[in-house]
Order: sequence, then C-alpha cells, then structure tokens
Amino acid sequence: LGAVQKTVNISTGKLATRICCSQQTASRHLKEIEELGLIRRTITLDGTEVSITDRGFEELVKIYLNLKTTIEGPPSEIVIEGSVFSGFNDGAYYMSRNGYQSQIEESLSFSPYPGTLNIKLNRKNIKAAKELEMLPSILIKGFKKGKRHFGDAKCYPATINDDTEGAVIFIERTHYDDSALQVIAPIYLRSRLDLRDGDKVTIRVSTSRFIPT
Amino acid sequence: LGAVQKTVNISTGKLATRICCSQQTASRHLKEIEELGLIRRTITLDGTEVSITDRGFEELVKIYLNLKTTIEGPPSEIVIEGSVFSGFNDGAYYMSRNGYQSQIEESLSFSPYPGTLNIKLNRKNIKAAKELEMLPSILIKGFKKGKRHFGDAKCYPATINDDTEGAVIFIERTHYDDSALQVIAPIYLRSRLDLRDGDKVTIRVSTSRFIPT
DNA sequence: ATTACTAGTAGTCGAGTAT
DNA sequence: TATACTCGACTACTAGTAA
Repeated sequence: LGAVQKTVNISTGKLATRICCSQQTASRHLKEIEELGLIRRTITLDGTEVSITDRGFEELVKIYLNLKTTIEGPPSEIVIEGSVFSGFNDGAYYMSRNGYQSQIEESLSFSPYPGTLNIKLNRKNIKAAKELEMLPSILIKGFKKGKRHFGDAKCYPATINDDTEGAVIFIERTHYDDSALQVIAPIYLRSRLDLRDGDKVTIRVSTSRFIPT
Repeated sequence: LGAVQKTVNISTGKLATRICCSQQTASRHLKEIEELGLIRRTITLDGTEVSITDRGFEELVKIYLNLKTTIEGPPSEIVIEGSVFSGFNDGAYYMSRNGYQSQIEESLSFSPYPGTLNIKLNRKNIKAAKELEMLPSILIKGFKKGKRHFGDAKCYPATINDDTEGAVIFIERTHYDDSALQVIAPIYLRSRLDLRDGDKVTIRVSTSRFIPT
C-alpha cells in the first residue's frame, strides 16, 4: 500500500479485508511484525500509521532477489559501486590469520595482502551486494585458534576499478553491517589504485565464472 | 532448488531440513501444493521428482512482480511483443456493446473500432503483460443487459507498432488465457498496419501517463 | 470510530508407525 | 531406505467485548 516509501494510514479492519482474515488477526499480525522490528506503528484515532523499517525492507529485498534469480535466471555480471572508507582495521587482523590465508591461496589462486579495502554502499548498492551474496560462493571455512573462534567467509572473485583482480569477501563475524563491503586482493589496493577515503570504487563480479550453466 | 527449469529429485526428509519442519509436514505440503496444481510430483524409490507447473510458475511471477514494483518502483515503460492471431471474434461482440463503448469514449477519448486485435504471447511477454496488469488501470465498469452479465474491464493506453494510439484491454470474462492479449483502437488495426495472422506486433505502454509520481 | 484482550474453537504440526 | 496415515498436542484463528 505504499508503506515502503511513506507512512501509510490503514485501519486493522480494512487491512483484514485485504488479507482475508479477521480484524483481530490483522491487528495481532501488525503488532507481531512491529515486535520483530520490521515495521513502525503508531495508533491514531482513525486507524494505524504504518511504515517499513530498514530491517523490514531488507527482508523484502531478500525475498525479491531470491525470486528474481529463480525467475529471470542469475545475472551474468553484478556491478557494485561505493566509496572507500577506513574501518577499524580489523580486516587486516583477519586477513593475516594463517587459517584464512592458506585457504584463499588455494581457492582464489592468490596470496591476499594482509588487509581489506572497506567500501561504503548506498541503498541501491546494498541491494546489489545482497544479490551477490545470494549466489553460490567460494567458501572459506572458519577455524579455532586457542579460545578465539574465526567464522566462515564467502568469496566472490571480482575486478576492482577494471584494473586489479581480487575478491569480495563476506566474513561471518565482521559482516554485521549491510552498508559496507570488504575487498581483498594480492596487492595493497590503496596504493595500486591511488585510493583515499571517499574515493569511488567500482567492483565488477562476473557471475558466469562460478555458476554452472 | 532448480525445479523451475527442470525436474528435481528431493526426499521429503531433506526438504524438511531445508524449510525447517518435520518430514511429515514437508510431505504433506508437497502433496497439498500438488493438489492445488502448482507442482508435478512423482514418487520414486529414493525420493520425489518435483517440477513446477505453468500455474505454479505464474503464481511465483505474480509475487515477484508485486515485490519488483514496490522495491524498484514502477517501470516507466512496458513493451510487449507478440504475434497476431484470430480469436473467436468475441472481442467484436464485446466492443460493440454500448455499455463498454460509451465508457471507453469518455476514458480513453476515442471511439473504439468494434473488434479487438488478438496478440499471442510467449513466456517472456506473458510476464510483461502481468507486470502491466499489476499497475493501476483505467477501469471500465461492467453492466447487465437483460440476463447477460458483462464483466469489468481494465484499460492501459498503448502505442501499437509505434504508429497507432490504442489501448490494451483486459476484459474480466474473456481474460481466461494469460498467453493472449487484446488491443483496441479507434480504427481497424489489421488494415491500418497491414497485419495478417502470425505477424509480429509491438505494444508500448508508457506507465508514467497514469501513475502518480 | 478505532485497537486489542479473553475465551473457545478450528487448524496445523509432528511422533509413531504402516506401507 | 522412501512416502504418508492416524492421532494427540499445540498453535493460530475468530467471536465477543473492553478500552
């Protein structure tokens, strides 16, 4: 009803008719998905003001992209654009772990520079990133080092700024923020591509490389 | 799991794990959606052969296109291609009814030629047609003439072969077949565009015309 | 008008098991 | 191994109604 773009007013009774259930059930559903953090809800005198949250929107996008690949077929290339930023430098810590390094060498045929390039994404590119994440990936298994647990990682070979071959990497533990992306490469990307914070970067992933046709 | 393109073998137990339910529930669900005509199912010694039916695929497309317009926003133009064919000529019967004619004149600002051009669609263009049908339309109300009931119709102003202005029309009663589309225009399209059965036709609908932005 | 609680019931699920 | 039936347990629904 447009609650994706703007706040929408609807009574639980009207909603009930639309989704073919009782007023009580419609009311309960709204309450429940609010508790799940998927919508915002304000009760007024003549109905309920409803709008979607970022979490809710992302859930919709997930379902949408899933259907998209099954119906339209997987895209042949995914292009993600974003701007360079400095993270907490935890990427460097992770990439210097031997447990990851050796597996990356084997799967991606390059020895990763000990650090990651952090890319900040806008809404459109978050969607593109999620589309990428949905595709079958090269799995880097997690491992234990003492008490510390290092989670699984997913890799997608990619070309950065149409120049350097590297990979997009989603590390389980650090991948809490959907608006950021991490890129690894055999060399130090910031010097190779002369990148400073805020610079635009284009990441190109050819999906045909790892999708069976 | 690929059951959209090909037949897929999966055991109800494996399926259960994937969708987080018991083997019994997975089995029951498969049975039920088969009974709804959404999938085909053959039980073998080591699992179940599953493939989607056209009806099932169309249901997926419906959900997909709904999500698409809410997430990507409505498309600015929809292009549908198909080939001319001869129907049962019931379009002529419908379009000659005064109850429709007068409303069309008012809403579309032209007096419809008493007949419709039938367009046969392939899978890809069926999807485009459904995408069109999902958008807000110009409503032509149904009416009663004696005992006969004439259903509602939905219109979308369109350009045919980049030449003639007309409209795509979905008449409630006759619109049982998703692979066909009916076009109306102020003139006899077959002679104006020199069309014979089997000829290709391009229908262009500018959605911005009737979507509030 | 609304939303939403309580209570009773209809519907769904899964363990056990037959095939 | 499979699929799928029966039946008790549980979940989710709606009617009535309060706020």
